[in-house]
This record gives sequence, C-alpha cells and structure tokens, in this order.
Amino acid sequence: MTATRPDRDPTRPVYVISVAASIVSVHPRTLRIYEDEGLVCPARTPTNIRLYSENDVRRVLWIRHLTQNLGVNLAGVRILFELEARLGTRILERLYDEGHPKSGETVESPAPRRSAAAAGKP
Amino acid sequence: MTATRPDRDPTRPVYVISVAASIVSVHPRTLRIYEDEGLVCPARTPTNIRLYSENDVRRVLWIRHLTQNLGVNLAGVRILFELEARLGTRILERLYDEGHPKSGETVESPAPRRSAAAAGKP
DNA sequence: TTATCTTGACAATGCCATTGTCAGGGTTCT
DNA sequence: AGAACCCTGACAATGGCATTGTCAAGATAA
Repeated sequence: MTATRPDRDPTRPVYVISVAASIVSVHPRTLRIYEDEGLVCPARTPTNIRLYSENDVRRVLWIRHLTQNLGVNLAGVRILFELEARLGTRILERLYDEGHPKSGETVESPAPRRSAAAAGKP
Repeated sequence: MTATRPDRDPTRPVYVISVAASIVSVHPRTLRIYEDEGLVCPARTPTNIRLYSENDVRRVLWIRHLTQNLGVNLAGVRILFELEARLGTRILERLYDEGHPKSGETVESPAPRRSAAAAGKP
C-alpha cells in the first residue's frame, strides 16, 4: 500500500501525443523526432500508444526554450541533458536566466533561431 | 621582478591568425567568426593585430571538437563555455569521452555534422 | 465507424557553419 | 619602396539541421 491516490503525480503518464503537442505548441511530428533523438522518453500503453507525463512535458518545454530562445541545436540539448544527469545538478535553471534577464537589463540576443516563440516557464 | 623568463607561458600571445588557423586546421575566416561570436578573445598588438596564445588555440580545438565530433552548434558551445565558467568546473573534460569511448566500446554517433574530421586531442 | 495512434518515408522552408573572395587601408619586414 | 600579411565589412556558395507537413497501411479507442 503505497500512495493511495497517485493523482497529480508528475511522473504519471497522462497525455496522448496530440494533447502533449498542443500543450507545448509543436507539431506531433516534432515530439516523435525528439523521442527518436533520445531527448524524451514518454511511457507507452500496453498497446504501444505514447503517454506523456507532466515531467515529459516540462522536459519538452526545456528543449523548446534551449532551441528557440537560446539557439542551441538538438545535439547541444542532448549534451546539456547528459551533463545535468551526470553532474546531478540543476544546471539548466542557470540557463533560464540567460534568455530572461532581470527586468531592466538588456540581453545581447544569443541567437534566436526562427521566431520569438512563447516560452511558458517550465 | 616577476618571472624572469615567461617563455612557454600558455597565456602568452604568440600566434598570428594565419599561424593559429593552420595549427587548428581551419580558415582564418572561421577564427574571426569565433571571435565575433565571443567564443575566443585573442590578444591584440598595440597595432590591432590578433595574437593567439596556447590557451586560445586549445579553446579553439574544443570548439572544433564540440562542433565537428559532437554536432553542437556555436550557440551550444557558448552555453557550455558559460556554464563551465559559472560552475568553475572542467565539465568539458567529461564531454571528451563522449566522442572517444574507451577502446572496445561503440558509440552511437552523437551527430557528426559534416565530415569525420581529425581531432587532435586538445 | 470515425477519429486517433503507430511507423516509415519523402519533401519544402528557412536558418546555420564553414569556406572563400574582394575591396580599401594599415602594419611588418626586407 | 615593395611584398606579404593583417584589419574590417560585405557578399556568396555549399551542405547540413530543425520544423512542419503529408501520405500510406495498419492497429486502437470510443
């Protein structure tokens, strides 16, 4: 008997791919690519349907932030994730400020790739 | 009287751009781009000529390793350098093994961008 | 049954990394 | 002085990456 009501568990797989895609504002195709690249690993139903957890969604939002706001490519994202896992530190949080300086400061546009993109804070 | 013979000082600016470029096997144009991107900051003579130190060269070799062997783009390199500076840790060394697993192992080709490229160990 | 999911393939768009060159002007060295 | 190299800035070509989009054939869910 552990955790009688595992509601709101951020690791609980709940979103099917179309829902997850709309949450993070990307094409479902993009999410599959991220998975092919090993950047996200959504759970699967017994019948092989992808189910994204809250943590998976957050992870995707990080990918979007890194690529759209900081201009990092997927290879760079992979390295950063590996580094974070290896160091056991939340190094990514230090990066969040790069694209969002404290109000009143200016940032030298690190290299926005295509559009500005709305970055809901992960 | 400090350091009577500062020979072989890795921070001593010695290589003019053409020499530095041939050492790391890139076009001088590329080195200027790296500087424009803020990835290397070679010293200048009083008359504005770039002079690369041994450390500068090593830094460029890291950029080459990250871009050619690991497929990271310049934005990613910038982040990694900033992160290393901010953490005060030699996180880059942990990355070197990614592209060079201990003999006998295989690596899943992280994403070589163009050619294999000869990676002289930085 | 109708909508959605799966994998795999093919394609278009637009940006990025690197190399290369040209021009006008300064520097170094012989 | 003259040759060789450096500086900045601009323009361009080549090849690769990121994202979106679609199509097909088949499985799943409501």
